[in-house]
Amino acid sequence: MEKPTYYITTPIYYPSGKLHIGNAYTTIACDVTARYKRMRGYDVYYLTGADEHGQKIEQKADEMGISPQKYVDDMADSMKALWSLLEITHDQFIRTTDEGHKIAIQKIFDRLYEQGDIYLGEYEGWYSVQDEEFFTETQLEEVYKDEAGNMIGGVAPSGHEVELIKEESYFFRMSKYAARLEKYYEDNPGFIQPEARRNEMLNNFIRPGLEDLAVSRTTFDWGISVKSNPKHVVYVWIDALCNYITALGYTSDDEGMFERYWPADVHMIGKEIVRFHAIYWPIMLMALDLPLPKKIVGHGWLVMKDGKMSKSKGNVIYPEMVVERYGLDALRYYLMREVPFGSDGVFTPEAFVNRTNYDLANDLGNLVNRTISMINKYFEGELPAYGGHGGPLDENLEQTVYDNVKLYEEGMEEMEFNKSLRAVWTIISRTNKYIDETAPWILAKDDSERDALGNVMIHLAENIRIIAILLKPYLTHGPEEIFRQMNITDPEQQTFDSIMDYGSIKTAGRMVEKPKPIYPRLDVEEEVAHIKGLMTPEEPEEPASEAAEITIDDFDKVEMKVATVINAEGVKKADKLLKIQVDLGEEKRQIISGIRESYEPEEIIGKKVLVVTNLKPVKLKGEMSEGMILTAEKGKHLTLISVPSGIENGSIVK
RNA sequence: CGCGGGAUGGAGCAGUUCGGUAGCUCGUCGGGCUCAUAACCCGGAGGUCGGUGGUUCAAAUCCACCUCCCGCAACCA
Repeated sequence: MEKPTYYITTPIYYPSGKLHIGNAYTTIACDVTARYKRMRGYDVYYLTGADEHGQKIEQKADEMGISPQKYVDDMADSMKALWSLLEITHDQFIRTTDEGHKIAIQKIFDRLYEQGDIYLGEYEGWYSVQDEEFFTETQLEEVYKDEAGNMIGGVAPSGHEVELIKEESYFFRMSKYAARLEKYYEDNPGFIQPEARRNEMLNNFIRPGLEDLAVSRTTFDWGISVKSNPKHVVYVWIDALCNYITALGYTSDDEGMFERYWPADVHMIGKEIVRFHAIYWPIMLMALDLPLPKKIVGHGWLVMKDGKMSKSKGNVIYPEMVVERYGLDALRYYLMREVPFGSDGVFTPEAFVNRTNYDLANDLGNLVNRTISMINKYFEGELPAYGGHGGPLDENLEQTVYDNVKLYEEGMEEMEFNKSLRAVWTIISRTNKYIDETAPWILAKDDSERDALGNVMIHLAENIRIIAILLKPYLTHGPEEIFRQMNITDPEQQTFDSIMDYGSIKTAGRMVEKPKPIYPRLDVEEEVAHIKGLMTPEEPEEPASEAAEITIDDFDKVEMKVATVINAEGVKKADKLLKIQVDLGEEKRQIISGIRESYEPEEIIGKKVLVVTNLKPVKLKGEMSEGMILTAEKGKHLTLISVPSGIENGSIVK
């Protein structure tokens, strides 16, 4: 009988910077699944790779004074190095700069154009050059309007100005397939995991109506050119998403792999790109008349205590640092254990060190250690034969194993890794408890209890063997070390199927004489301090200290005065803005200020503040703003610069 | 009324589909054991399950309204 196939993918990562622990999370999650499925007899194909085109790459390479190709080559090497450090067992690493991929993309693009799913049109929108991104009016932080209310400019959330750009572009007719997609969702309830995301897609994007998607660009060159119109470059949508099929040789001379593995069993992705995978990708496949992937899993993030990881917050943790000091098992275990399915997990140094200690060192490592020690002490390292269960205790122990193996399998199927791991640890705890219940050190004192003692040892050893097998997909070192120390060399003894035959454990001879702890215990204080040290903030990209030098003349151009806030209210449809009236002594003015996240309107009325009075007036969300109120900024929190109440309004500040 | 998620002992979470003794990990207090990596095992204390109202013999769980937090809204897993 032919093995069933299993095709699993990670997203292809964009190499505009170093990969962080989140990318590692996705990739490890897939690796765990891939290893598990292989263990269960599947013909697994595991794909990961790099998305190497786009303007940002072009810019990065330019900054470094190297060609884009050289830049992505280097980045691809470093990605591969990371995956090899994490012992990822992918079958292919696809790069969008691979020759085969490029040719396939051109064929796909042409075909979609020829059959009318793609047409040539004009894209007009507000574009920020620095962000390399188009924005809709509602996305902008600030919108400038002329007297007639027409938009004349704005500021992107990044703070960069946007300009109106018209660009010839190819468009994909998304709306044509919307109804079919909605039907597909209905017919395939498990398609998007977790399910809540499906509703998000339907309510937010599909039902309001899908806009045609711009699928080409003329503003940069680093990409795959459109064959029939080379001034266009295929934009990320088609280029990147199609990697899942081009990697298998779709449209090439040999589609054997494609026929074997497509459709994918799982696209594992982060929750932020669910949309592209749940909407655009299925629609493209429909247009190509191909079957859709069976499942799209949008996992949660590993976040820090103070929110999302970011370099400027200085809470980024890199996988290399963790592996170097704590080993790969600790990293893989922590990630799979701490991030629950569908929602976010929190990384704290304390939690990391504690988990490693409690679970790996104390519960698992110590169990292995004490068991081998006893078998050495009482039986010279020779494992006695299994003679069935010797009573209700044994029966209960074996039942716990079976029950939890079941839970483990469920967790694996549903990609609820922490559920699977919890099940394994239930077995571990139960086994530790079994030692207390049977008290082998007492049995050892009585020669007539020799068989009973042997029975206890065989149960311990068998449980540990099973635990090691179950952990193989997760931990790449511990289980092997367990087999080595227990001298279990027969590969048959390390298969998942052998679990079902409880008591079948065989060793190749004596166990190691002096067991070596497989996971050393960490010093909590020391290691927490160490990790925190690794997380110290990097220099922010545009630190205040690096502001360009100005002369006193420049400074003199700024006019600042003392004023009292006489009224304040929120600006409608703006979360961050307050409309503030100030008294500047001889005049009153209205100022729009972005401090709403830090201040309620009522609490600032009556305060003395500093105002820049000769700033060019602007309209923000339709309201005139004639000046700026000075604030001190720390992270997200803003504090008004307060002025002693005795100072008169209108006083000039120098 | 943009959409979605959440609120459960000190911390982090499960339980809510199909109402019926509130569970787990960590912390804390006490006990046990000595095979083991100062580890392992047992027990106690600690919760009016965000609020209000409703349905019911019975609500963390169903219904209505409200409060507060957090994500997302064209490319950071």
